[in-house]
Amino acid sequence: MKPGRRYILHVDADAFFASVEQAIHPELKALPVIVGGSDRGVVSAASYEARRFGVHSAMPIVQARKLCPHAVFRDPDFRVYAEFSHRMFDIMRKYSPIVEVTSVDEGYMDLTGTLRLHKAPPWEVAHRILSEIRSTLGINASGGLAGTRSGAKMATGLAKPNGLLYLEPELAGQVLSALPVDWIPGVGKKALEVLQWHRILTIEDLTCTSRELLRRLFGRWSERLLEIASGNDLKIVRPDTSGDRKSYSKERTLEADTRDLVHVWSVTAVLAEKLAARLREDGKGARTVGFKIRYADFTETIRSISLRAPTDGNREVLETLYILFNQTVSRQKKVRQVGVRLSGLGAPALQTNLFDPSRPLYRERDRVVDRIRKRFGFQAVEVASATAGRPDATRSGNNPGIRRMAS
DNA sequence: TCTGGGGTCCTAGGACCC
DNA sequence: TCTGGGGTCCTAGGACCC
Repeated sequence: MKPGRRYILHVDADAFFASVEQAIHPELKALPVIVGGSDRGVVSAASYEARRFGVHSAMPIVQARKLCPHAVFRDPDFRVYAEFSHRMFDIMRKYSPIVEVTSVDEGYMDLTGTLRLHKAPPWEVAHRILSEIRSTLGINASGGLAGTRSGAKMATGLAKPNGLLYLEPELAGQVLSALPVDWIPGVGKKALEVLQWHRILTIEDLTCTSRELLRRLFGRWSERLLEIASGNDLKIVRPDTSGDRKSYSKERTLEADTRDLVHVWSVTAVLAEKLAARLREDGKGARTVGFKIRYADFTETIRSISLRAPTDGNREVLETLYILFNQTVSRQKKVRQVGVRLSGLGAPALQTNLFDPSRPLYRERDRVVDRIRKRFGFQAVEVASATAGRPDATRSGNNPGIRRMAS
């Protein structure tokens, strides 16, 4: 251990959802397990036993069934996964206060200066953390330890599955330079295409490419790209950024493509009511309501309207959504998927309209409905507004009484 | 093969204000 | 009458991540 050196550990659970299923259903251990929703969806996670058959996440379920028909297919249970996730990060926080959660199954922690606390060097501490996750949760996690965030993350990729890799700064450059460019976090399908077209295939190729060319190809992002490629990533680990979320969203793929807009609206309205309930539960309001529609041909449109003040009321959200719905939906094409997004989060306005004293009553009604649904399930109450405001072909969506930003 | 659901961040143009 | 530049907000679209 050298003074002044940073030690960043990236921890990533292996095949997280599938591993949790195997942990809570021991009879699934050593079996191919595939987690994913309906037959119109994709694979959310595949156990390593299933991956041997070529199954991987984001693959259509239909295809996974063909490749591995004897696999155990399970619907995802996100509440259980969230519970395991919390327990994993709680273990990490026992070893360092600087833990950053970047997704349900992975995060970073800063182990610089933990020597005195743990009487052990960082790689030893990293090893203990992974062991504790394994023994207490019954799932495997992999780790990468390096002097930078991106180095740590790429090291995890090399360590998987169920491994730990320490990239010493002196060797990091050598090890990483041979990796393909799409190992760099942020380089996806599109950026990869561009890079490959210019014969920039490895991280080393990237460091040999002129700044000007990269700037032309990727604009401001090129600086970040070069920092990561050359090992000069100075981004630090910031604890607890998960608290300040920016939006809530829900999407649903219909069971079959349809032109039945009454049905499409009722699905949309249910998503909106569930989201608004989450706002109320978290004591938040949203100022921007967004609507997304995807057609059978996979074209999609996303539209949004910002209100004057953040709201958490079903009625206001539904009324705004209703405008968007009527402005957006094409009657020429079959609908495949709809989505709702609430953003521009802030404290909910207590009363948005001084001239409409009935508003507080709606807020009270929303809360009563929330309580009933929490106890008896969502279906227990059908809110009139979800079904009353139906799409109307003869109107352009100018619902009277709707307040919106002057435009 | 036939493509989910939850998010974040970035860009760019137009409106509007100073 | 013709003209500037900067800042901020809104909206749409797209890339990316797990």
